[in-house]
Amino acid sequence: MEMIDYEEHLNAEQLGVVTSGEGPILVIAGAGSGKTRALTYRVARLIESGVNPGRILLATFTNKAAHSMLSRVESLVDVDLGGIWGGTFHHVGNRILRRHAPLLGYENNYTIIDDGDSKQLINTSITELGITKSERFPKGNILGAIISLSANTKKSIEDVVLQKYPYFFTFITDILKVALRYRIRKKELNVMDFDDLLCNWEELLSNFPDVLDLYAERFLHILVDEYQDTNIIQAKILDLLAGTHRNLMVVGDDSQSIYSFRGADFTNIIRFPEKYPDAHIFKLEMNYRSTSEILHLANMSIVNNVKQFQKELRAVRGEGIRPVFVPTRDVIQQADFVVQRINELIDEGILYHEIAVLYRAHFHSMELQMELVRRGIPFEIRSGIRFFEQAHIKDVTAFMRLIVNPLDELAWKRVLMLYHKIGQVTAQKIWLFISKQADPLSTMFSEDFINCAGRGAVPGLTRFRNTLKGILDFADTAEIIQGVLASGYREYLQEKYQDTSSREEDLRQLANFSLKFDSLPDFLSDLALLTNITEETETRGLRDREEKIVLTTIHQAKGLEWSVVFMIGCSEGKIPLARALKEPGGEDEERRLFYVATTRAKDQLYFCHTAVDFVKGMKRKLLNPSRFIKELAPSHADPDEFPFDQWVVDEH
DNA sequence: CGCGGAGACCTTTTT
DNA sequence: GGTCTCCGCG
Repeated sequence: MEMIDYEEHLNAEQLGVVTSGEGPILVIAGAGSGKTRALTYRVARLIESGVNPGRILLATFTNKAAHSMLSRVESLVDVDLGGIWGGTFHHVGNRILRRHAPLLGYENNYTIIDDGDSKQLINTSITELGITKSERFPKGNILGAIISLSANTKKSIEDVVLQKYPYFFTFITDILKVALRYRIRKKELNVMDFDDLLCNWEELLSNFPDVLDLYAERFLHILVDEYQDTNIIQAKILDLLAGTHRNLMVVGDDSQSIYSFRGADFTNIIRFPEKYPDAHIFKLEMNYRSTSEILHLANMSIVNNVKQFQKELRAVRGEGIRPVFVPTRDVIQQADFVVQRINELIDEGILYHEIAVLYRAHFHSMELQMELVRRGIPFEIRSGIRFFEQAHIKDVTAFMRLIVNPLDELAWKRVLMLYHKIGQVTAQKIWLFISKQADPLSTMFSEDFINCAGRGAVPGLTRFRNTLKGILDFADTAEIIQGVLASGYREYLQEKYQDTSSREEDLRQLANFSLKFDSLPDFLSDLALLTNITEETETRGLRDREEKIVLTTIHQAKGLEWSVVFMIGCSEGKIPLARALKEPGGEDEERRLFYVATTRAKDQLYFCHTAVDFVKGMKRKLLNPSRFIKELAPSHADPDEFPFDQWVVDEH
């Protein structure tokens, strides 16, 4: 193996991180400081020094991040990393649970359900419990949020309701009943939701010492990126796994903690030194990404948050142009400005992929999307509905789910209701029949099955059986998709949707994507954990990255950078988002979001504000510029002192 | 009992 | 724009 010349690639600070020996390591790193780079090189270094890749665990926030880090390592040390465990906590948890699920009362072939399924399961639990619907009892999605937050924070349901939804506290006994019922139902159906992948994983390690020993011994080195966005369960899992050898390295930036709504707790990173007093602590404060003007603004903004590690980012790069504040009349004019400015930048020689537009919430970008289409600017949206959550993808994968896990009631019902004359009631009847069978898939072919729900359902069930017959022999996902399409689903799509061809194209992509997997269960669980397919494929083929600008939420922009960043919707109510301010600590978290957005830009940064907001039809609402802009520009100060310039938009 | 149409309502962020 | 609910028809 050829040794890496670290000094050629890393600065002194990073080099310290990479070469510090064993034991706990904490890296507090500002934005653009090359923390991921340091982490990547550390993995390479470990392998270079003889550590078997199979004994390394690399936990990241997205799977994509793990992939790109590992392919970088592979190119550095030229070693096959097939054995390494890298991915999100959810992926790793799933991988481990697959092998030990029976200890927790599950089968190994459990399916992973998304929020939609979980909401549905909660709603049916409410009905089954006979809870009165006339009252203002919380709906499935709210209950889902409560249950999920309780799982991720280890707080009781009561506490979560009291703190976040006090007005629902009168229903607390019923809420507890639903939560319990939901848990039981998941086991009955042999399904786990996203939270279970963490909670059950922790339960496995805590309650089964043999299993803990197995993995504590296996993972000799554990490295974690974006540690500020871990929750209490993830931290516990790490503590358990690293308990004996303590080779735990965590990297993060408390100023970039933006996932507390989902249970992330940045006290994990703040308290790491208390928990691991022998930890090597590194602070990376040099910033290699942005101009000093952009960095200056980011620093000025984040000091308004009191609770944080003190750090000040220093720019390595020279001066550039000041960030620009762009007040516009409304979203239409804002879209107009962005498009016009993009065109100018392109004329100046900037490439599309060096430009990004960031926003707080998906719907803030609607008008811009339309304008971009109209003006023929190529763009890619990294937000909105996830690939897997689209109806046609869920329909087709439901067929696969019931083959893998015949207890999967949700999948059965979804598939059955695709057929004519089979709705909720009939599907329930059929499910009652199916669930009593020892081997549901083979009793499909009996006459009893065809007649199990009365006359009306016979044609539908016959067609369903034919489809199933066609696909049961296939282990191959692509063939199953073809089989489903060929046996009537294509016609169903044509009948139901306008955009049939793009949906079929999605299914083709799905088939193509499935080729990477050895087995159906692997494919299904990966799909459930995946945000979107194009994102994954792009990591592999960076060479032919298409030329387009990126539209993304700030959350999804985490860890990324662009030469030019437009941040649209910099108005009170949009950022900080009115709803988010109601949460305790809401303003600080919103300010961290603003900070994350700001530090994505390398050279140019535009904050766009809309003075008028359209709400529901004709009503108009006046908006002020975001407080995060205003606090940088006190009224008594000289405009030359502002960390930004103001743009005057042409009226026409 | 299924289903299509109409209308109301709301839309934070995600593994 | 999507989802949920309600209503009336077959």
